[in-house]
This record gives sequence, C-alpha cells and structure tokens, in this order.
Amino acid sequence: MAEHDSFTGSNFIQNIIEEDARTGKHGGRVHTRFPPEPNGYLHIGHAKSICLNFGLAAKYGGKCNLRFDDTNPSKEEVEYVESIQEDVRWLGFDWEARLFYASDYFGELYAFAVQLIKSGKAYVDDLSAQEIKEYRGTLTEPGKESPYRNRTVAENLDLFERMKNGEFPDGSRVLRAKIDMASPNLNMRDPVLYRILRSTHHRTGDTWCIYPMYDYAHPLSDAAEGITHSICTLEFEAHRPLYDWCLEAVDHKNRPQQIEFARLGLTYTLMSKRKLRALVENGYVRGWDDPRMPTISGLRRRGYTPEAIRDFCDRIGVAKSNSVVDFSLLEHCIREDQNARAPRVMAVLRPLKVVIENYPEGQAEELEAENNPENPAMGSRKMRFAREVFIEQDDFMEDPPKKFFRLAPGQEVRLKNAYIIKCEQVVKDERTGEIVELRCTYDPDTRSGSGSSRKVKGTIHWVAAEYSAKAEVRLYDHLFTVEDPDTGEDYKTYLNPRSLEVLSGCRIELGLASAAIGERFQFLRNGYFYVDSDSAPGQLVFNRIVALRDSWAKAQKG
RNA sequence: AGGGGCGUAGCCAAGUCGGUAAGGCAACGGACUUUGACUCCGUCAUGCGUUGGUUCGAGUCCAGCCGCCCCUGCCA
Repeated sequence: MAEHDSFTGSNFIQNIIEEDARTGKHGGRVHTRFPPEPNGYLHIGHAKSICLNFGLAAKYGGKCNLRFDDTNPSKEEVEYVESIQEDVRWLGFDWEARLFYASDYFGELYAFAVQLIKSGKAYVDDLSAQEIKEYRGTLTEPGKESPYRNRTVAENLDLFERMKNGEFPDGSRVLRAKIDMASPNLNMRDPVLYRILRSTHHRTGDTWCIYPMYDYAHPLSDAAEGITHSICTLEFEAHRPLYDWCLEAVDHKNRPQQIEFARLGLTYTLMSKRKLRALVENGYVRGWDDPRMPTISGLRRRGYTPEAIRDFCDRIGVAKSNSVVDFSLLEHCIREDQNARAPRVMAVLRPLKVVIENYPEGQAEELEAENNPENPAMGSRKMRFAREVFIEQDDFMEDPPKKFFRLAPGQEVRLKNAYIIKCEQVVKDERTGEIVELRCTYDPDTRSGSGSSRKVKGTIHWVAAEYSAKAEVRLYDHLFTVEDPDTGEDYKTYLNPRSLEVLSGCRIELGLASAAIGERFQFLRNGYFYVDSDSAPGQLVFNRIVALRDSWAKAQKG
C-alpha cells in the first residue's frame, strides 16, 4: 500500500468513515475498491477516484481492491485491463493480491438470481426492449406492470435456466427485479437484472450468454469482497436505493454502503471516455497516450510525475458539488514537483547566432554551471563557451519596449554562467530583412564567479554553436480553445489547432545529448521538459511538460 | 412536472453542539534574483443563491422562492 497519500484536509467521506468507526458500523473496518470498466484508458478523473479509494484505505489502515467491472463483454477488451493496471501501478498504488473481476462472481450472481426468483423478487420478462421502455412510464407518470410479471416461480426458474442455456435469442427475454412500477425513482421500476447477450467475454469466453447488469452486479460484488465503503460518482446517487435493495433482497451478510462524490472536471479538456475515444479513433490526436490527452498515459508521456498528479488530487478536494478545476492548478503541481528536483540545463529553442568579435577564434573555455539552485547537493557541471553562441530569438529585439532587459542594439546582457556581452551590430538577410546574426563584444572581466561587480539587468541562456547538439522539441498547448468544450457534440469545433508545435532546429548543451528517455529537465527560462519515447540516439525529442511562469510575457499581453 | 442532489471569492474548498468566514490555485502590488523562474511579503467574501422567520447572536436551525446537475440503456 502506498504510504504517501494521507489527506491533509478533511472531506465528507472521511467524516462518514470516522463516524462509522465511532459507531462500529462495519466492525471498524475500512475496505474500498477502485472499479473501472475495461472499456477505455484511465484519465485524470479516474486518478481522483484512485487516490481517494486507495488514499482512504491507507489513511484508516484498511485495504483497497482493484476490480474490473466487466459485465458487458461487447465493449470490453484486454488491452484496457492491461493499461489500467499499468496506470494504477504507475500512480503509485498497490492492490497486492486483491485483483478481482466482476466476472469472478458470475456463478455466485447467477445463484443469487435463482434465489430472488424463488422468493418471488424477480421474474423473466418477454417484453421487447421497446415495450419495456413504453411500460416504464415517464418522470411524472407511473409505469405499467408487464403482463409477464406474475409468472409462477416454477415457470420463472425454468425460463431463466433456459436463458442461461442459450435456448433464446439475444434480447428476447430479460430477468427483472420485481419492485415497484409506480416508484418515483425510475431505477426502481422493475429494473433489468440480466440480459441475453452472445458476446465472447475476455475472461469467461463463451461460458455465458447471459450477463448481469451493473446495478445488480455491483452491490453483490462489493459485498462478496467485504467492501465497507463503496465510493462512486454522483450520477449513481439515484441508484443507491437499488444498490441497497439488492443486498437486502438476497439477505447478504455484508452490507457495504454506497457514497457518491462529484467527478472531476478540468478546464480546456474533456473527461468523457466516449469523446476521448473519438479523438483517438478519428486521428485528432496520436493515440490514447498523446501528450495532449488528459489520460494517465498521456500525462505520463507528457512528462507529468505520479507525485504531481497525487498532489493535485489531494488539493482539489472531494465534495458533492459539480465542479470544474482550473487547469492551472495541475500545472502548478508539476512545476512545484519539478522545481525541487529537475536539473537545470540550457537549450535554445529558436536559435539566433551571436558572434563575439573580441573573443579569439578557435578558443574555448569551460565554465561552471550549477545544476539546481534549489538543491546545491545536485552539484554542478561544465559548459563550453566559445566565440560563436546561439541565443533565443525572443531574447533580442531591434527596437525594444521599455524594461526589455535582454539584448538590443547597444544594450548589454549577461550570458548565464558566462560573460556580459554587448550588441554591436545586427546582420540581416539583404533580401528578406530577416535577422540572421548578431555581432557582439564581451567584457572579459565579467566572467561568472570571478568576483566581477558589474551588474546588468538581464541574464539569458545560451549554448556554444560548436559545443551543442540538435534536438526536436514539442510544445503543447491546451487541446481545446475554450474552458468548457464538453458541451454537446460541438467539442470538435473547439479543438485547438495550435495544441502541438514541433520545433526541429533546437540546440541543446552538449551534456544533454546523452539524456535517456524518461528523464526530466528544466530548460532554463523555458520550462520543464521530458525526453519522449520517440527519441533515438543522436535524435532527441523533448516534450514540454509545462512552461515556466512568465511574468514578462504576461505583462506584454496585458 | 415526479424523484434524487448541489449552491461559501474568478476556480477548487474547509466550516464539529448556532458564537462572529481556514487553506490552495488564479489575479494584482512589492522585495529578492547571474532563470523576468524559485522564494518571501502584502491585497483579494461586513459576505456564505435569495427572501422571510427563530435567536442576544445564523454560512450553520425553520419556511418559501430562484438557479444548476442527475434519473425514462437489455451501458457503466
């Protein structure tokens, strides 16, 4: 069990658990579960649930199971059960030996269904799906009872067994709970418990041709595992009476309690599995693990760490009001995480050549550069300095505004860890007018660490032309242009055409050339970057995880 | 309209028996700075959807009203 996550604040679920502990409700036990359906990849919203369930168990000395809710073989695949396990494990949680599947209980569930029939609480209905819908009534009008509702126990038993034996076609009959067709809660109007469905199940194969519905399988699966607190999202609130009915109807010795909380909403993205799948299948993104996706695998490939995601989940809180969290909070969490541990390196994303005219040709020297000012224990490294260097195009302006503390004609700037240079001349392409090179001079007395007392307002990063390597850098922006793209089916029109920008001519300091896939760095003054799996020897690809805060850029906009 | 929920700052979110509105993000000032980063300091609800009521005292209790979300799959 992960030791790290114990919530700092309180939430209503903890209050319930603590009250239960006080009254001895579940014998003082806390046992939760994370119950994904293996029909898609996990996203940051699932991370909230995972952190909640495993976190609660850890905090109260309980356990948390991983259980696949695999009651609908027509939508579920092993690819998903594998990715889900990988994601939960990567997030830092351990279900130990408690990996379960709802399909583990198909036999037990069937036996309970027979028991329900025997006690007159369930019946086989021959109505078609369309007829069942018509008989259900509306929000304001009660439903009508099915003409098959009062079959004898013997007939129901016979029919249900024959359903199981495959004697009837798909959809021809269902097993229904006999509850109340006039209930104001539609979920209680004789809900379907079993349907006939010929579809090969990823675990049970073709053993079954009838499959239990969620509302029936879930409470009984929870009970089978001795779950005490069954935490789910708000939309299941109206299903709670049915959850309790199932446990009561079979007179189960265990009585887990369902508690609902609000699912996570995040600005500038989607959390609907269906829509995320559509983005993948229609090629709007490169896959479930595209770094722009809010999936766990996408965030992982982007370069987010489990620690940052857990911290985020801890900070957003748990409540019952529908909420949409600012994406900036997630960004804050990864910045805080990386600020403490990412090595600083220099990388020039959009290079502009600078020739230092009074620096001897052919000369080079090694300069000391600290790896992380936040953590001196991370030491320092050497950087080569020479006559020709690259600086960021953005760090030079021919006609700068006030308070532009970077390079401009006649202006000085410090090259970080090196010297103060002065821009003497701007070289342009005669035809296009494009700035192709800067001619500068340096002050030899200002070498970093030499005790020079000269100060300039600005310090910029650089890389020596000869002692640098090329790299590709992928810059990411929000997938959508609006805060809430998840309205109806219009979401595709809000896709951000600039969500990905690929820079291929970037120059990185030489030491970085040997970086391995999965390593993270802070590119000084730029942001935090992650070595993508597309990298090959000599052809590094970096993902920008998140940019550094930039109060200058912000001031320019405002 | 029937049922179930929710409404505290731009966004999340604490708020035990009613005792005089935590914290985080964002934003905005300022200090520091060889990262316009980080860090630090300060500002940011006489106000808790709204209207009444009870009370010495109400975000907390009561009543009405308003707004938003969920429920009519043989999906989960």
